[in-house]
Amino acid sequence: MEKEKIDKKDHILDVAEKVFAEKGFDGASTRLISGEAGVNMAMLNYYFGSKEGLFLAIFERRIASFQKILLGIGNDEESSSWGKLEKYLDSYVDKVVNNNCFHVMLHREISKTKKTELTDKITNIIMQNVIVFRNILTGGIKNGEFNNTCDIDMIVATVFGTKNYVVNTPHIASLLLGYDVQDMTAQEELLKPRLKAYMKGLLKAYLVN
Amino acid sequence: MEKEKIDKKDHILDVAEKVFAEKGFDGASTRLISGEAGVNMAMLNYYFGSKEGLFLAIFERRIASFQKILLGIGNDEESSSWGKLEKYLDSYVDKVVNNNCFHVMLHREISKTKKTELTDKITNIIMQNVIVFRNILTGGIKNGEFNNTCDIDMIVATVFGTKNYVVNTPHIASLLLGYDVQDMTAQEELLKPRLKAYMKGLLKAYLVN
DNA sequence: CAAAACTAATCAATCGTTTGATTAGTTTAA
DNA sequence: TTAAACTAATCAAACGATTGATTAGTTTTG
Repeated sequence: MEKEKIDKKDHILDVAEKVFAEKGFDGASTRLISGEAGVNMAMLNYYFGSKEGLFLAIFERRIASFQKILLGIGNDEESSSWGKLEKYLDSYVDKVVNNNCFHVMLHREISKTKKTELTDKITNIIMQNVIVFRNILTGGIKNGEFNNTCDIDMIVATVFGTKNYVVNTPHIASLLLGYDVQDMTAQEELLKPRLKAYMKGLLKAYLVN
Repeated sequence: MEKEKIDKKDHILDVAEKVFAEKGFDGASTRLISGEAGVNMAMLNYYFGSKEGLFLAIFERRIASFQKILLGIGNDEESSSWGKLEKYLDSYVDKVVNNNCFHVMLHREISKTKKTELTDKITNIIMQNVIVFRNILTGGIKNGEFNNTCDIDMIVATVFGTKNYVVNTPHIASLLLGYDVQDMTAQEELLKPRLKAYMKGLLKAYLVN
């Protein structure tokens, strides 16, 4: 059936995303991916053409759902700038922690110094996300809610950078925070609320003074 | 000459650091590294034992010089905790921006979610540096300089994470900050002072209140 | 000369990919 | 209806290329 074919491709993408996050592109062999997914090695090439094709397919799938979420956040006219900021942080932390495997992959790719077609694509997608958050900050300065001596662009780097450090360097973050940040229960009960509360406290101290 | 041997090893380390930063550990072949360095392939094993030995030698060289600076800061009994923190931030930003190739390489390896012998070694090395900074913060809380409601461990993540975001995602950071963060002149005249001033302002607002 | 430094050639292992064969299910045709 | 023709999915096996590492032999150095 058509349905089963799509499910199987999706299953391969799920597994491959995890393995790429674990080992990196070159460190993840097609044998390992197909083995983990429980499919014959040749199926990767049959479905995705090549290893790179599989890699790109992971991005296309996530990016498609990624953009839908973004549009809804910035357009909330009723709440204050601080309210918007809290909303943004909440949904951002949730989304990023839930898809941490993909974000590990993504960040490793945009940390490449050389420009490629893929890094350009990713950069554009991320910048859309950045601009939404940045607009909330500039809006807060214009209406007087936020301190106008703040370095807005650096705050963006702090929010995304702090997230990256906690989510993308799991071994260090686990030692630092005192629990396994890769454990799903810990993520839900400890990491998410702590990260949200901390970021709000940090930004409140810096922005509202 | 003994001098030449050391210089040659150092040259290989320089080249390997750059290639590892561009391609990652698995993506950088020993043939490519030796070719770029202009030495026979077997020399890598002759000097460093193995590819992993070469990789670790890069770390040992950078970490060795960095730890000397760190120890001097932590043991400075005369200055206040805030003074120590400012000192740390200044030397940390300088060091990190200057050696950005190394830090890109470091962060890419440590972002691998699966534990390996290599990630364990890197984690231990990084944690030593993390703890020095962390001790400054806990010291400041104990002597009453810093607000005791602060999330110390998250601040560590913020400092290292903000740095990573600015230094390790050059395409995004350049768009965000308005200048090419990979350009050495811009790094010296714009990026470094801005990053230092911002971090101090951010931490002061959060810690001292 | 003896030890250290260096090289070209070669090793087994693993890589991503391709192959020809087989299965199961659907469509066509008489 | 039923047998033949066709298609997509799947498989084990093998491909040539490349990997990190090692060998045996040569050159350099003190």
